[in-house]
Order: sequence, then structure tokens, then C-alpha cells
Amino acid sequence: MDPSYLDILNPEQRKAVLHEGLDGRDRPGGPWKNLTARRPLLILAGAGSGKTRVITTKIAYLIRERGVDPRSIMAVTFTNKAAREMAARARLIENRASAAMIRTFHSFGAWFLRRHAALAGLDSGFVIYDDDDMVSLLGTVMEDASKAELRETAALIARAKDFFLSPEDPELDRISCHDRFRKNYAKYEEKLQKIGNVDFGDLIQKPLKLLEDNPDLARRFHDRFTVIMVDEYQDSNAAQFKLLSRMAGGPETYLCVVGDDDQSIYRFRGADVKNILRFSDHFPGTEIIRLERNYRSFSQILALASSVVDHNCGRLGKTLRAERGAGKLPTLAFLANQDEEAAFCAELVERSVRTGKAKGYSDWAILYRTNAQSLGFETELLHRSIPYKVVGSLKFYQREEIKDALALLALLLNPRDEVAFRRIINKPARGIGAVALDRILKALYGASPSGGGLVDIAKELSLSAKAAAGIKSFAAVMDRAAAVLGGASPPPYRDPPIRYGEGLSACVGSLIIDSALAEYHGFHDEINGLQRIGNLQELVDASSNYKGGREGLVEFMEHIELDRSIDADAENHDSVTLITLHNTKGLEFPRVIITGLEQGVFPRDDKTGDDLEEERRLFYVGATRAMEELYLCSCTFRRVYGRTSPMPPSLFLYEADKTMLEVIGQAPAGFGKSPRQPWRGREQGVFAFGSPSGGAGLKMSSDKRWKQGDRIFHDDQGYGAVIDITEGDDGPVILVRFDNGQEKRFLSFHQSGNYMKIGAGD
DNA sequence: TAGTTTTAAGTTTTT
DNA sequence: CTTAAAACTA
Repeated sequence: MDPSYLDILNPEQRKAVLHEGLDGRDRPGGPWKNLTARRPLLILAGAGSGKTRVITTKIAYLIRERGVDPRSIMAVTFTNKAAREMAARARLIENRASAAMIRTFHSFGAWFLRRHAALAGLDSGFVIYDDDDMVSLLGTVMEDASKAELRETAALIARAKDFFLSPEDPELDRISCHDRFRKNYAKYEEKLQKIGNVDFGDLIQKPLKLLEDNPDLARRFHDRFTVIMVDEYQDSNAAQFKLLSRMAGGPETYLCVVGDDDQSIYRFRGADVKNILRFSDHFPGTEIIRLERNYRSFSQILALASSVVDHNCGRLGKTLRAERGAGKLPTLAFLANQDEEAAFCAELVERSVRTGKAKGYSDWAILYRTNAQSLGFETELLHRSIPYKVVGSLKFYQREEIKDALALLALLLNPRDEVAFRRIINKPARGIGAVALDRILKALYGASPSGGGLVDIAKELSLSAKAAAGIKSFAAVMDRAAAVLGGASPPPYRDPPIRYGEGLSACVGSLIIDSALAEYHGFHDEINGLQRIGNLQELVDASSNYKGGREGLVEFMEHIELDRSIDADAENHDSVTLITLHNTKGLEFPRVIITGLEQGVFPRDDKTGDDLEEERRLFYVGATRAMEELYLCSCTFRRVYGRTSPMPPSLFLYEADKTMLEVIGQAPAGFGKSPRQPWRGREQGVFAFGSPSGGAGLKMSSDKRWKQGDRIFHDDQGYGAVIDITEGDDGPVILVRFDNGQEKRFLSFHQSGNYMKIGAGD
């Protein structure tokens, strides 16, 4: 093959591809192996500067020109979509790239953990718990907690794991300084370990621990993976950084990361921009290459996007040059309400396709802040028969019937899965109530922990006749399913409610029927006119793409757990893309509409400080997806909770460079002038620190704890200072002396950024 | 006690 | 307008 794939690169891109970290000794032709330490490479790549092209080309180049074994190359990203695209594009240049390890961080973690499961005290068929499963499990250790409380604790545990903090870690106070949280976290961990499953955080944590505790394993790892690349590095969190450092710690490992600090949008799940800002401090000798030529967007789109993100403080700052012409001025449309907004979008799409200005529906993407907003657009597009696809809506796997079916499968893989067992053991009713369930679980976690599964344990107990019969029939169901998984043919059914075919679907389909789940949900369908059987059928159909047997089932489950998007065959269909702003990262579209640019929606009202900066970056990410045309929509009224209320335009619209916008529709009075904070929180009882203490690096720890003398602001009382802190049942209670002389106590329960919401104390 | 009806509460963003 | 918790009925 000719090296023309290198010719299309610009000088900086080419430099990044050819870089080998050998101080001028980058000699194509020489051997890649047998070398001492290589300098790491940090590629600071602005939006649309071709960073995916650089990474994929580099992978291909290493394999083809430098004789690197594809199996020794690892490339990780943070989203499934990005991983898929990277793998596809690398393979397009060099077919052997398909043997490279191109995955998301979490998917790699799962792969690694399954291969060394025994070392981590796990079975290789472990199930990955999602957020809902975490909440369910927490519910079993926090007896009288409300759902909201459980959700909050689950989120905190996930955050703790993002920072690689164990329940014992003194630094855990950074997440929450409640002693109760520490205890619940510890109990949760203990139970998860006993069950033998993992959560998302464990997919990073546990591989890291394995590498730390097993020098032998680490050595073998370093022998295998000599090239490690990370895309979207600005979205890595502390745990991922630690894992990466460990993985790249081999004597020969070459590390190359790519990212853009302006596109860091995952702070809420622990991502830390500092990882990229301080990369060269952690990896001495790092070489930095900047990609600052934007090939994607017309310059006026870029100018608009930049004018907003320029309002951020903590950034490296870069000069992104547009290589394309000026193009059409971005349009800002003020619409009456969200129905008008949907109609406006549909109209734009329809007209452009009809007049031939757009190549097709797939030219278009409609972007929104929250998944809930997709509904209005779906309705409108459906009504007008405009084809569309919704990216990343996870509704399907949230459905009751689907979760039930997955619980059955999870139990098949891990018979000790308490969460799954609880979910389906009495569904449909098998006479196993709270009493029986309690006894079974006591036996599982009892003094002499048995190695058997929950069903086996239950069979040994002397339960009530009704419960014993229920267990017996359920055990038979699971045994038959295990046999089918092992290759036996499923029991015969006449007129089955679910059809199943080859591969894994024989097991999945027959289990759903055999367990009477199909019958159960079919009944509900008839009563309530639902589509549950149809959904179950869809799940069974999806499973037919996997080979039968335990391996296939593990693969199927893992795919569902790690990648809940369902865009498999919609790829080549010509349709409009409906997508959240977060999900657009790494994608591009000729025509983009950013919707819901209203204060309270985007950005949300409670965003301040660093969180507000993140929303601004989110706007930047969304706007820079557009190649040719960009539209912004803002509604003057919006229905929220069923009630219609007036919406002020988004702060970002005030910040945007108006010379880069063509405004259409009725702009609210006052728009265009300098804003007098129309977006200020109307909420009562909102606190703000007068001056956030501590430098940026210590922000988290200093924010999470009250100190005497902290200045605060209260909507009713004005400015004041914390004069005393006591530990209450529900967390710290602060005594505040306001400047007006009043003293009041407050119970703090939630805090984010520089603001603190408080509930009235005694 | 299980399943259904009534009433109250409450929207991020993803692996 | 949807979803979770409380109240209610069979």
C-alpha cells in the first residue's frame, strides 16, 4: 500500500503521527523494540482539528511502517461511540488494526478483570451492576432509607470510586464528611464482594489494585502492551489517571494522550481537567504538540462558539484557526414555546431536504441538554414522517420487563446475585414473601458462608410448604435454563408468546417463557394495553446475535451493561439525529440545532462557578459539532411539570458575540443589552461563599467542610459568617452570625460549587 | 399481603 | 406531565 494516508496530514498532525519519543532518533525503518524509556506525547487538539484522524493514523502507521504488533497497542476512550468509531477508522486504514485493543476505559477494565478474575476474588462470569442495581443493593444495607437517600448515597459511592477512595480512606471526607456515609459505603462494599459482582467504579479500581498488588501480573502486562493511547483525555478521573500511570509504567511503554481542556464535560462524574493540564508534571519529558487548525466548521460558527467559552477562567487558551471559509452566519431563533421549537426544527429539516440544500436527513442533528427533551421532537418528527433516531436513550433497559429478564440471566451467571434474586424470585408470585426471603439471605450471609447459590441454599432450608414448592419450581426453571445454555434443546412449547431462534436466543427466549415472565407480562399487556411482550421479544432478538453458552451470555450481558445505546442497525439509515449535548462529543454534523437555550434549562439554574464553566464548555462542544450551519433555539415559555412558565434567555446567549448571530423571532425585552443578571437564582435560602477559600487544587476538600469564619450570603439575611460548627444527626450544623446582628443555625444537606442550599435548622 | 388507586413530589449529563 | 411513596381495597 502507498503511504498516501500520511500525505493528507498537515505538518503538526504528521509530527504527532511520526513521534516516537526518542529525541530525534525517530527513524522509520529502525526497530521499534529493544529501547529504553520513550518520551510521552501530549496532543492538545482543538475541536475539529482531526485528532481522531491522528490517533487512527498513528495506530495504522505503527503497525504498517514500524512493525509494531497490533496486539501490543491499546487505545482507550471514554464513550462507546468514540471507541467504535476509532476502531472502524483505524481498520479502514490498516486492516490489522482490528487486533489492537480499542475500547472504552470501562470495557477494558471488564476485559482485564475477567481474565484475572480469580486474583481479584471473583468468578469470570461476574455481573456489572448499573446505578439502579447499586441503589437496590444499598437498600438492603440501609434499611429505612428513602429512595432519594439511597440514590444520593449511591451517587456518592460512585464518586468516591472515581477518586479511588476506599471506605477507610481519610480523604473520603472530600466526598462526604458524614460518618454514616462511611459506614454505609463499607457495608455496601462488603456485600458486593460477598455477592461477587462489581459496579462501574470497580471496573477501574480493581484492575488498578491487581496491577499494584501483583508485580508479576504487572510485568506481563507491560510486556504485552507497549503502546498506550488515550483519547478525550480531559475526561479522565483520578482513578483512571492512576490506572493509566500504572499501565504505562513499563520500561518500554510509549504513552500518547490526546485531549482538549475546552471540551471537558464530565466533571460531575469525577473527571478532572487537571489531569490534562498537569500531564507533563506527572510524566516528565513529555512532548507537546498542538493541533490548532480546524477543518470542520465555517469560521463564523467557530467564532460564535469561542466567544462563549472565552468567558471561562481556568483554561489553557488556544488559538483555533478556521481553515474553511466564513460560511453562513449562525441563526438564533426565539420561539414562543417548545412546541414551536419542535415545529421550527422540523421545518428547517424538511425544507433543506426538499430544496436539496441538505444531502439528506442525516445532515441534521438536534441537540438538547436532557434526555427528557427528546420527546417533543420525537412527536413532531413522527407526525411529519421525518425519519429520526434517538442516540443513547437508555429507556429500553430501564423497563420493568427488560430488567426482570436481565435479572434472570444475571442469576444464571452469578447464582449469588442478591439484587437479581430479590427482583424475580417472587415474580410471578411463587409464595416467597419477606419472611422466606429473609431466611434465605440470612443463610447466604450467615456464620458459615456457603459457596452455593441462593436457589441451592433455599432448597436446603425448611421453609413453609408454599415457599418450598415455589423454590422447587424456580430451581427447576433455572436448571433447565442452565442446560439450554450448555447446549440442550429448550423444552417444547405450543404457541409460545416469545419466538426464539439460534445462538443465545434459545436460552434467553426459553428462560423468559419457562419462568412465566412472558405470561406475567403478557397479562399486563392485555390489561393495560402495553408492549411488554414486544419489548421482551426485542431483547430475545438482540441476543440471537451472540453465540450460545456461558461465554456468549457473559458477552451479551456485558454489552448491555456497558453500552446501553441501541443504534446498531440505524447507522446507515438516512435520519435526523436526536442527541444530548454530552453524547455529541467526537461527532460532527453538517447542520446542527442546539435547542432549549434558556436559563434554567441550559445552563441549569443551580450551576455556578466551576459547574457553570462546564456548562459553557458543553455549549462549546455542541456548537463546534456543526460543519456548515448552526442554529440556536430559545423558547420564551416552556412547560415544566405540566405548567407553563416564562423562560429568560440563556446566559450563553448574552455572552455570545452578537455580530456572529442572526436573530429571528421575537427577542424578549432587554435582550441584546448588557444583562443585569436576569438568571439569578430565585430560590430562597441559597447560600454563597463570599470568597471561596483554597486554591483550585484544594477546592474540593475545602468546599466540602465548613470552617469558622467562612463568609456566606443568604437571600433573606444578607451577608454573614460561620461562627460555630457542631455535628448533628444529619451532618454538620452551622451557626451563622449575619452582619445585621442576627444569629441562626442551619443544617447543611447539599452543597455544590460555591453555593449551598440549606434547610432551616432548629 | 399483594395489587391497585390516590396523592405528593420532582427532572441533569454517562460508564 | 411522569414517577415514587402512601393509602386503600379485595
